[in-house]
Amino acid sequence: MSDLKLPSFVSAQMVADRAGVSRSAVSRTFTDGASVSEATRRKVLEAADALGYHVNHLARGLRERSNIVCLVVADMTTPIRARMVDVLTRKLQASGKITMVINTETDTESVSAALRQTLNYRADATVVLSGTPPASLIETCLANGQQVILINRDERLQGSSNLGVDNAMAGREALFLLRRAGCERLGLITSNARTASLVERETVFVEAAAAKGVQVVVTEAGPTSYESGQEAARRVFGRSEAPDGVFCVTDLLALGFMDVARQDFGLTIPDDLCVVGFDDIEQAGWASYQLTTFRQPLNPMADEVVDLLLQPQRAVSERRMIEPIPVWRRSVRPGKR
Amino acid sequence: MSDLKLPSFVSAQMVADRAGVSRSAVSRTFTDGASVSEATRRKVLEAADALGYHVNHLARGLRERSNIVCLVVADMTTPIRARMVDVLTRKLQASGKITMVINTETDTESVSAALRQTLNYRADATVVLSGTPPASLIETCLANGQQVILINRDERLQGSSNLGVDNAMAGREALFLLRRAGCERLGLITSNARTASLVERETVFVEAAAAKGVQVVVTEAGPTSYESGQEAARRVFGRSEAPDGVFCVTDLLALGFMDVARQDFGLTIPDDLCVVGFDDIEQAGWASYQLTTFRQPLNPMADEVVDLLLQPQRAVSERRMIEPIPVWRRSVRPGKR
DNA sequence: TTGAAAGCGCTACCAT
DNA sequence: ATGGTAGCGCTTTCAA
Repeated sequence: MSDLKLPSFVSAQMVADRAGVSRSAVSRTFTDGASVSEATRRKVLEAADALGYHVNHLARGLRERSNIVCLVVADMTTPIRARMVDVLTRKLQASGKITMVINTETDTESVSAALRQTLNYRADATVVLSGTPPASLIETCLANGQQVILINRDERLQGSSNLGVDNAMAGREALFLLRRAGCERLGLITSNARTASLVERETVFVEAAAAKGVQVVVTEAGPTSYESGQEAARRVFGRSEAPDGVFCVTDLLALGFMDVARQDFGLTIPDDLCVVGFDDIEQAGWASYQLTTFRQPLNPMADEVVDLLLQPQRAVSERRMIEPIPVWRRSVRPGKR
Repeated sequence: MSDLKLPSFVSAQMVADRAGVSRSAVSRTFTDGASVSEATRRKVLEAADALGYHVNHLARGLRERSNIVCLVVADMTTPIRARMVDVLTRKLQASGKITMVINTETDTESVSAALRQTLNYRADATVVLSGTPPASLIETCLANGQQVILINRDERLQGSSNLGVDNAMAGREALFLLRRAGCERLGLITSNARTASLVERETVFVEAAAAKGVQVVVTEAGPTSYESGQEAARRVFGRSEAPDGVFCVTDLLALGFMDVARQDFGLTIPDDLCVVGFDDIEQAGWASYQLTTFRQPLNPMADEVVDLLLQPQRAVSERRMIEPIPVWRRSVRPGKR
């Protein structure tokens, strides 16, 4: 179909012609620290401006690094993911990179396809926020001189940099909070995503509780979403021996859980029920929720990513752990009832 | 600093060498509908696999279209924006494009910088979700053969494609809903962003009300956010003659407004106060809010974008308007009190 | 300071 | 079906 690429992009050659200089001069004008006389420089800039010329970074990327960073992510609409993408794109841009977003599913095949795209576009680095890429493919990325940074993924593959929050700390701390509030029947709400992060929050919480001699009822009600939180609450409070303190491995789950607990079962928070979440999404701070939770320190995490990018030698097989920050609000009693 | 680009990307030449064929053969193996014998094809694929070769799309983009689409967006963490980015990246990918996200501020200078980036990377098209680019720059993009698609921007620049929801309809309909519910003192809550969309929702609502002989109190309390909605409620209910029906030009504003109205002023919704929003973000459907609102039909919008991309000739100066979909929930009484 | 020329990795064209 | 070659737009090296 009409392949008449009518007005094509303007090239350095066109600028050179119009300015009456060599195309080298044009190139030099646009590369920092090259030697051009003020006169030619002005002529070039003028011509470039008139023509609407912009340096072709694709062609530039043929010789050196492309300055492209790929973000592999799923569930972008989730508040925590949206935030991650936001801070990452922002900080990457600030350090002179441009971000390609690959919106993927979490299954291995989709993630693999995403990684291959990453290679196709000669990205300097790939940042994986979702799913777990097969080791062999990571190998390939590395062999191609690409950096691979895994966030909250836990698979500590050889050569890839791993970065994540301390889930164990959150699990332990959540237990402490609930017990101090005098909760006696503990529950844990999780999703069927079963990512390393979620599983770790769960197991640490459950084991820490077991160490204190208290048992935890674990409920898993679907994907990581508000609706699953609702569903979990319906199940949990539909039975006898309902919990009076729960740790939801995600804020979104916690919010749905709270809504059903209050509206369908008439519970008052934190009097009848204490809830702890994880992530500190914006909604957790809304007046209707005031959820006590753990904040993922996204800015420090993004800084770390940029840092890794700027110092590739540091990147090799490094694992950085960042402490989540407890955020006290009103869904947990400060002391015993 | 160590510029030792150790293991560089593997090129077609390397594959050719290993497979014992010409580099043309390699190229052909990876282009659809080229003629290669099954034997060479196998040899090439084997070598490519062993080496971890991936076609360089950057180099490919030197001759033909790059298949890159740039998304210029601000406020990415806002639920509605996050959704937009999500559906757009998803649909663009499905049609063989790759998305570059440029996270920008809404001021003209930032948006201009974003558009220039777009040009630098030879994007086939630029989709602007936030801010209003200067006409001259759009001109430049078009002159370079790039498509420019403006979403909910209203500036109908020559040659750019415009796409947006029918804000006027929402303004009119919101008024109808509130009056039918028997609301007598109407309010409109907006932000200081003053984008074309927001302004249109406001003016249509206010003028339609005036036509019915009722006056509207307009409150503008800051940026488009939950907090501004809260602030607006504090102002509005702090005065005598508080409204009993409000149209918030954005769901986020509506949610903050509702929380303060209920918790700080003891109002019951929809008995004492009816609220209408716009966007239909996920949170609007949460049990705590059940907000009656207008849905932005994001999927159809994204489809339209893709369609425009695939048929560039259609794109010229076209304006497509999409109807928002009223979503009935419980923040407005179905009839008079 | 400047221009010519090589080469980055690729695809398309042209012979074979 | 295959290999050689030109050329996409750029930066860099080399002479002048």
